Amino acid sequence: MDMQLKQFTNAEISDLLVRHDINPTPQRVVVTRVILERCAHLSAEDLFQIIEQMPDRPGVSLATVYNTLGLLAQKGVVREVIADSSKVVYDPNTSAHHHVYNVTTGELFDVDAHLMQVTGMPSLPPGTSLEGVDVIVRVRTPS
Amino acid sequence: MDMQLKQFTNAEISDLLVRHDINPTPQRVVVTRVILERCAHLSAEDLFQIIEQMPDRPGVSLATVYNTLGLLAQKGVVREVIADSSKVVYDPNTSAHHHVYNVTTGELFDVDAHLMQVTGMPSLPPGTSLEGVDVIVRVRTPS
DNA sequence: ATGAGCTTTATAATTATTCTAAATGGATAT
DNA sequence: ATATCCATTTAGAATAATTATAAAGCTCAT
Repeated sequence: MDMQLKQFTNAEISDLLVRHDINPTPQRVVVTRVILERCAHLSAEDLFQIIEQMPDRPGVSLATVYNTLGLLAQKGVVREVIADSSKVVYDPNTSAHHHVYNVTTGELFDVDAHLMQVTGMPSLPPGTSLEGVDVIVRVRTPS
Repeated sequence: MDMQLKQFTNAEISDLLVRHDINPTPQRVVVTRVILERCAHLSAEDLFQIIEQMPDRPGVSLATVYNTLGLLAQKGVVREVIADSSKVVYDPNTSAHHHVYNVTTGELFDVDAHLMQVTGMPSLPPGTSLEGVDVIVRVRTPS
């Protein structure tokens, strides 16, 4: 009952990596293939476990899965999504506002919600209630 | 050169906690006082270290700082901000889109960026370039 | 004083991730 | 073939933030 929406040949994946300026090693090909074929939000650990059970895989270590995903994200093949977090700060400002976060320096600034707004809120999944809406504008200080 | 915008008495903090339905123990009062007076984005560890150096503090353990901040956030005294993250998933969908995250179940859904948009982007801090804009609608499945 | 119940504490455990240093592998020069 | 180079991969250690646990401490009504 696998929901595999799409299948790719190794050659297709290889081409994709090359087009994104990535050396297509066997490990990178299999990681990329799996995340594209599964077409789901997967963590490094998820991917590692899926790949472990594949019959015809190259040896792929967890470290390589992390490295590869980081590389794929950096090159724009996939997107990194910060969902849950185990790194949290607390903000005494409880009024509605959003944040600008400098990923280089770690600085965090508030932006009033009346300046920056979210339009077109989707209807919530059935049986759920709204917990909050977070907007984070991530910026970088180029080296 | 401390930027203390505001000072509170213990009685004021105590009242605030009671109004938010929190039993105002000495530890909770000092944690709350510090985060409100500093008026900055602080992590549990930040607060713990600040409190450690105060002369007239009650004993406050790191675990209590965590517990207290969690409680304050839950009761709406402060707000939890997910900035950096060490829990990441990868999304093969690189088109512009946002997310609905169910904090109870961990489920994550895409929302097309043409459905939900962010208006009024602030001008970026000088010397920074845009890395991305994340919108996460957090929902909960009530127990 | 005693017991109930909440709170705090020290410490261990967990979890996700990153680091490190050695091993591997494939391409190229000899 | 052989040596060499360099990127990549690897196992395992290290780190960092947080959460869990179980014992000890307070407080307050009896």
